[in-house]
Amino acid sequence: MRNSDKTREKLLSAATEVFWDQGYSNTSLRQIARMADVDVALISRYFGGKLKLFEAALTAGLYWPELIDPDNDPIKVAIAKYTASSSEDHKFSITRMIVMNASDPQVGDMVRQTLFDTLVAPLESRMDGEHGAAQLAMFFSVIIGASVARHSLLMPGMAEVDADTHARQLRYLIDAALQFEISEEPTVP
Amino acid sequence: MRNSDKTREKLLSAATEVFWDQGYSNTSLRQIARMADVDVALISRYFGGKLKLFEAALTAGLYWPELIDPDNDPIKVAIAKYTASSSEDHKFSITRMIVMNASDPQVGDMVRQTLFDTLVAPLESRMDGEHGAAQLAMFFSVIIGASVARHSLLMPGMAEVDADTHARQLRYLIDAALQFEISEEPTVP
DNA sequence: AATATATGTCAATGCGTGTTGACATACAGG
DNA sequence: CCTGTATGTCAACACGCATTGACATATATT
Repeated sequence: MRNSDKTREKLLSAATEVFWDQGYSNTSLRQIARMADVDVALISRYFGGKLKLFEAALTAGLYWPELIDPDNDPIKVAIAKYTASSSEDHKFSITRMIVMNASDPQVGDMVRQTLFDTLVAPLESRMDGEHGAAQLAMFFSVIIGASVARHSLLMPGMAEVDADTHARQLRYLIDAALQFEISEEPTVP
Repeated sequence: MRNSDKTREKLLSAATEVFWDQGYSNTSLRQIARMADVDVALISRYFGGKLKLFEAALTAGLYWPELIDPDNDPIKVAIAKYTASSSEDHKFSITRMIVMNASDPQVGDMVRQTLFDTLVAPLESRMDGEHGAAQLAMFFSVIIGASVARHSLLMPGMAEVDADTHARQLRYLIDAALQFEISEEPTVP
């Protein structure tokens, strides 16, 4: 049975899994095709090239409707997303996606732009107070840093601890970030 | 005039600059050779291959004797290093080196190992208290996150501010990280 | 059943890469 | 000056990659 929609789906599914795991430049179309059990040539035919396929896989993994739902606290949703992806073997982690594609300018820009549109901007509109932007930036920086330190660098004191302990560390830093207020120049006595 | 030491130096210098800026996989030997105004073949001859050259460039940029000096507060040195590399157009930043090579397993491991040996281990031996390891890990995670958020993601609230403001943000998070203590399970009322 | 279109298969092409070996040339020691 | 070694130059190789076009076969339409 021949079904183009099905093969499109198989390709996108395999691409999503492997792009989110290995990044753009470290995955070949042949690998994706092998995974999906589909001929390589069909990728270019159906998606129009590697970059287009990546774009599709990127947005496919970034569909987070909970974040937009006005009934939810977006910060809590973001934290929940992080801890979930963290326990699931670090799959579908947006921080991983960022880091793994930071070296490629074209792809990196695409990831950053998508992240900004789907995550930063919605959150930004909900922050209030004079230092809202800074607090949000520090919130993100804390999450990214924790992700890299725990999963990439395997920092002792953060990598080997269980998920609950790590969540407590993260929560601590996030609370600090969200309470940030610009301090004046330190007063010299 | 022919001088092998000089060409070695030129190659290592160019390699250091470009590897620390672009990462391993995004740099070609031909680019380095062009920069150093040296034939490509000499790289393999003098350094034994791309990976060996990268290793040399890595350690060349990671020579930080101030960190070992027992008269200095290592945390302060690390902060100074970060802010210095941050203002100098983000050159020779170890956090950038980590992020830019995270996608390549082999190179990533090398970077992580080198970072651990030259930075984490010396600092770890100086941390005291029950939560020293966790505090150190959180210290690193804060620095890495801030670097990525400011220089890669260009997060509003962190990217456009001047160096002093950013230093204050960083300092705030670092202080929080270093004051971390494991909190017990939240008491349910 | 005959034809047209959609889908899949295969091989080839061009590109960039790191690495190697043969050759040329400059320099040093006799 | 002559010779041997160090250094530099050049071309070629083998590899993996994304992409393309020609062809084959299944499905749909008439």
